Amino acid sequence: MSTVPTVYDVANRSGVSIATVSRVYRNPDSVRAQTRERVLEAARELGYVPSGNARGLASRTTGVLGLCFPDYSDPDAEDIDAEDDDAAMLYSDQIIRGMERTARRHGYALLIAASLKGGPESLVAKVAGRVDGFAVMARTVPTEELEVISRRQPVVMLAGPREGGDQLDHLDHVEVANADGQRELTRHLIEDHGLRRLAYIGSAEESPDVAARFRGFREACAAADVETDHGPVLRMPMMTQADGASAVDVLADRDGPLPEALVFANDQMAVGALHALQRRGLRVPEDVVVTGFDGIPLGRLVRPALTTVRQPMLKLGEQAAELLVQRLGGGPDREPVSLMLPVTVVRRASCGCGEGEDSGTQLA
Amino acid sequence: MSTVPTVYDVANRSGVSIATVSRVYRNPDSVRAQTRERVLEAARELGYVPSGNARGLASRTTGVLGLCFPDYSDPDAEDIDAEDDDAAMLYSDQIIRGMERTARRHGYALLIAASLKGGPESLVAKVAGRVDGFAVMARTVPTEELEVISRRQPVVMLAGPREGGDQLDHLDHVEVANADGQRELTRHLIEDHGLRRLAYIGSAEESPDVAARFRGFREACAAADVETDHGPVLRMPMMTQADGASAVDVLADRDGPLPEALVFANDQMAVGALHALQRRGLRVPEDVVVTGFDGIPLGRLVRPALTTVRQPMLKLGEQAAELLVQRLGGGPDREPVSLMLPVTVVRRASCGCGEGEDSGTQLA
DNA sequence: ATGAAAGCGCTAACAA
DNA sequence: TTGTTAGCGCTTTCAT
Repeated sequence: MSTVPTVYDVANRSGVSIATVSRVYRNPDSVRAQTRERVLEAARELGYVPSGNARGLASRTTGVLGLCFPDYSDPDAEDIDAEDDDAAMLYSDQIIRGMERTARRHGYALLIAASLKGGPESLVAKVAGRVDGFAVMARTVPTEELEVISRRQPVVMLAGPREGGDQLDHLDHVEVANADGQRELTRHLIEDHGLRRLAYIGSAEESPDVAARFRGFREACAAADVETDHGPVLRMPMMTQADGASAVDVLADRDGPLPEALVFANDQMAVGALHALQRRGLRVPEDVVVTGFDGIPLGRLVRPALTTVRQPMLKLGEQAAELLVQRLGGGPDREPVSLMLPVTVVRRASCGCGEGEDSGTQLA
Repeated sequence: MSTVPTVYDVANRSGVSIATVSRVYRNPDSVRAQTRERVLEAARELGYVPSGNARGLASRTTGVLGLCFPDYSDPDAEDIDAEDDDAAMLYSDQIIRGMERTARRHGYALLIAASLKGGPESLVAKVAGRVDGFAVMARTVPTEELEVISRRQPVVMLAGPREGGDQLDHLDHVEVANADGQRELTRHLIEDHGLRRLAYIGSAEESPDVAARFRGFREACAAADVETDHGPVLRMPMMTQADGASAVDVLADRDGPLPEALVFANDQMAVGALHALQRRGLRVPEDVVVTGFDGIPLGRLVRPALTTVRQPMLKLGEQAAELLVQRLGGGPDREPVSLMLPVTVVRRASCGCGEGEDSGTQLA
């Protein structure tokens, strides 16, 4: 760990100029084979490794794509995967995988960073300064900051609807058909299962995704002349499993009968609800139907298996990388792109559908 | 995307020196509040974002940890997750997650890069130049290259046994109790299920991990006076699901009865074998017992559920990050650390154990 | 509290 | 083919 060798050291040791050393790494064919060997030999002896920072500074490119996501720490999730790694695969993991894979195919590495919740220094800035372009999961980063950065380098926004007519209009953007999915799932509950007293549990004000889902829910209800409130019946702040369980408690302990169906804005809450209902001796789906949204692996493992809407998170990541690469390579000043990825309604036991294989319907 | 603002632009616009601009970002308290506001204001107007590269160059640190892994493309895996994202979570994903989480806690971001199989430019070099330290999954990188780089910055080797007495002895190193796990699983088959004709399917020469597993297998056999060959009965090159299916074909089509148990060196092959056996009308575990190794999620979803040895991949990633952080912060020239993480034998239906909940035994 | 100036290690013209 | 020479944008003493 003594002193770190640089181009100069290698140049000296091999009797060439630093330019030649540089060439050996960037464009080997532009150097005579014999010279090249001498240089590489010297580099090996010295333990030379080119500094990515210096390279990036000088060439103004990094070969790295970035991904920022929120500090996704559902305490429940922590518990789960302590003993059971696999069930806990979250959104972010799938997105990471999709993005990494695609980035790799294009020769990029991937830098991932989650906002530390106490973190003073702006996350994005840290990432932005080290990559050629990056994706941001919606609401991870203050809009204003994004606006500033996106003047500088390609940014694609993930999974949140484009913020209405805002200043962020010039960003590329990939989202998921939240409303369509929730609408179709709700239609299924109403038409195919004949349910009419549905309760929606979410937290719309915090997330545009959840807002879109609730919109889908209302549309389906309206189409079937089913009454709904203006907003979700219950708003749980974090949408964790614990929140899902609380929702059951609140609903069960108040006057009147339980709704026929609990329509949750995500799977985490739905799973929590399943547990809570079981503890109360209520059967799903006989006594009450439960549905989620997301398609997390856990949803298939719980009993009864959870009916839900599966989001194509892997594709989300892939598309994000693809868009960034396009911007970087081809048209920096092409029109901003906005993609809406289709989701799939997955019917499982918790809505009263058979035990058999999952049955799915894909929706544009 | 016109011109990118720098410290100089911000300095001009706010009427201070570049040093002050720098201070505002690095150490806000060392600047008078009023000045600081002026600078931030100017930065905002200009759309200034500090260049990570320049910063890294000047300060010689990046705040980024790296992870290199092989181009893990099991064609089967691709197929699976096309329709079924969740089952396909691989090793690498878990390691990434563990590492990211721990890195984050220590204020680091994570740079991940998989070797593109045709890739000319050395993967490590690319990563090494951009991070403060990194982890490498065993056999991803030529030993010699690692040796060179590890003189320069902390490197931890993952999941492959330390290459015997080599030049890599000064690297930190985290591995998994492969031999212990396979030994215990094998003992279980022999003692608890009374099996004596066991066939091991792996590919030991390619991977030290598999070698260690086979060693565990032999030890358990020897301890019970069960005969074994010197090497695995079959060596499948890629250890994919297809390979697992082929293994069944080979074993079933040759003379003599099928072994009582097929002990695979990984889950992928075991799952492939399950399918192949089913196609042939053979029942598991009645006609033949099948076991895997790894603990991938898919193993729990197949029928019969797969008995296996679960590796703590998440912890592997966490430990890797932890070791790197320690080296970076504390003792750069402490003795090299070598950790062996415990594994868990997971008994499920494919070995004849009950259908109930998974039963596990953790082994140091 | 702020400024001046010297690098950090590399790439990219432009020469030779 | 190879060498010279400027920077790239920031951090960091050392002054002031």
